[in-house]
Amino acid sequence: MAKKSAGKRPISIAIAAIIRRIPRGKVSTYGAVAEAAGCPRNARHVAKVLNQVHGLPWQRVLGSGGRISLPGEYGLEQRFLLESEGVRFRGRKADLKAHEHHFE
DNA sequence: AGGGTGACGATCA
DNA sequence: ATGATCGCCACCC
Repeated sequence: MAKKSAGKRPISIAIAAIIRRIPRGKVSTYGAVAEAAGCPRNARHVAKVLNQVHGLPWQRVLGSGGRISLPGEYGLEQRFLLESEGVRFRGRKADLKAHEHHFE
């Protein structure tokens, strides 16, 4: 019998797909990615996916308001990478007004 | 089946 | 502004 070919689709897959759509020089937030992926109250899961799925533009996902959530050296790396892409920061926050990506 | 996890978010002091 | 606390929820073992 034909089972559903894909079996169950963990939200993680949708989340990873969403993150892959963020173009260079743009950023998004955990909450926005979660919402675009269909689980609006699960921003925390986005973080987990970023940690487990390799090959994603991880540096383009920020905390609410454009804050860097990743602690320690990785946080510094993230900021460096983003600024290299042209993302401007204001204090500790990225300028979402100018660089937030809007998923269609 | 149940409990722990997590790069969160909103709220409060 | 910053730091602590609480609520949320799919996923993993």
